[in-house]
Amino acid sequence: MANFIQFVNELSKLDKQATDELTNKLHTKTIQKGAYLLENGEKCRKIFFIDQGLVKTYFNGKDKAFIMKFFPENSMFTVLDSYIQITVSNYTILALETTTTTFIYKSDLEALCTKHHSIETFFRKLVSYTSINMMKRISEMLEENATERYNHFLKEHSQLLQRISLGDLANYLGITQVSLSRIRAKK
Amino acid sequence: MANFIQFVNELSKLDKQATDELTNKLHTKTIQKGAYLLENGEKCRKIFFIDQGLVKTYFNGKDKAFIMKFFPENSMFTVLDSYIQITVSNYTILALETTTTTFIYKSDLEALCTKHHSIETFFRKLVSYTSINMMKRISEMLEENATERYNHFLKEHSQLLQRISLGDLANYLGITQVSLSRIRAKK
DNA sequence: ATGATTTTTTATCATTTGTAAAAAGATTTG
DNA sequence: CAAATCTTTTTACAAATGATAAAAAATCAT
Repeated sequence: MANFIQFVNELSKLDKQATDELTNKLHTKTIQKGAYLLENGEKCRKIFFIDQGLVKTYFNGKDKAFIMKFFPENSMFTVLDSYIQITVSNYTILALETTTTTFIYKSDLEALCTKHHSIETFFRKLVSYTSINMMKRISEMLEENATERYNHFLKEHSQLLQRISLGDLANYLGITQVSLSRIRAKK
Repeated sequence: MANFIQFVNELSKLDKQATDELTNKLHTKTIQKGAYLLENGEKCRKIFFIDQGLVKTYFNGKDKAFIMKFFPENSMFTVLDSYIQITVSNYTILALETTTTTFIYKSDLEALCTKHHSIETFFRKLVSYTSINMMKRISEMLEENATERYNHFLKEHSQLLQRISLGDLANYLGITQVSLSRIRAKK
């Protein structure tokens, strides 16, 4: 709860009135490892903040699943296409660890955006930074080979390495587990 | 000019006052094929709308360049990291055809965003859709092999195929020109 | 039109990555 | 503790892609 508000304020300072109204609309929920925050086929009507724990977002491809991203504590995110376009999501959000999340419903946030310009500004910035991160991911996928992407991940997310399986990491990197094992063996 | 405003209104309806003030801040410029809209090392202080023509955005990797995206007429875009974070850009915007663009300066847009809630909403939506498109690109890069990505591009951007070189297309797809030629030969 | 330049294709070989199956290691559970 | 399950590594072979070079085709400039 408090951390959600802190995260927002670090991105875009809110006045007291907006802060209070936002705080009133927050919910908190803890789910067990292996449980879903969003199941395949649902519409994503929430923006999540991870207080504690770790989740992954993934989509089901033709014959296997692909991991879009891992979100550890202190991350704020949603399934953007489903959230914005109010469509059924191809994505699933799964807890890799027992996870506590603070979230707000889209309907509430939209109302707050309309009422408080500062909250709309926050939301714009949130989406902007999400977009910048995706841009980086695309450029990495274009420029770097599998070994470089692995090393890059190590450098940027060394703490996560202990918390996710190598199968999931390989999937995120866009290679097979066997290929990742080979890369690791070479060092 | 008119098309810029139309694009904005299709994303998020503006009231007359906001429309007028926005219109007053627009600039138009035509650049020749091969000229730059943004040079490497500049800060991107504008949001562009392509009235006519075609540009590509690319960044210089270690020993070659990589194309982020093509923008034909009726596209609105910026170099997001540079724009948002006011940093020197790794990206270059190059005209692949003689191109007419209508643009607005960040400083002007920010002022308008502060004044008109509806303009901030438009901007939020613009960034949201940009983000959704990047999300799609990432999932395609994860799920599809080179042949599938090529076919996907054909399906989604068949008109562009006549206007860009196969070298540029291969680069965008993340493969070599030779590899693309092989894929095309197989059909 | 013609010569120069750029783009695209073809061919060869090296490297990377994928697939499948088995083995080894780690973790969970009764 | 031991069986069962899950994860990771290893091996062998196949397929895809990259690098390089050269030829062919297309485009551009004069």
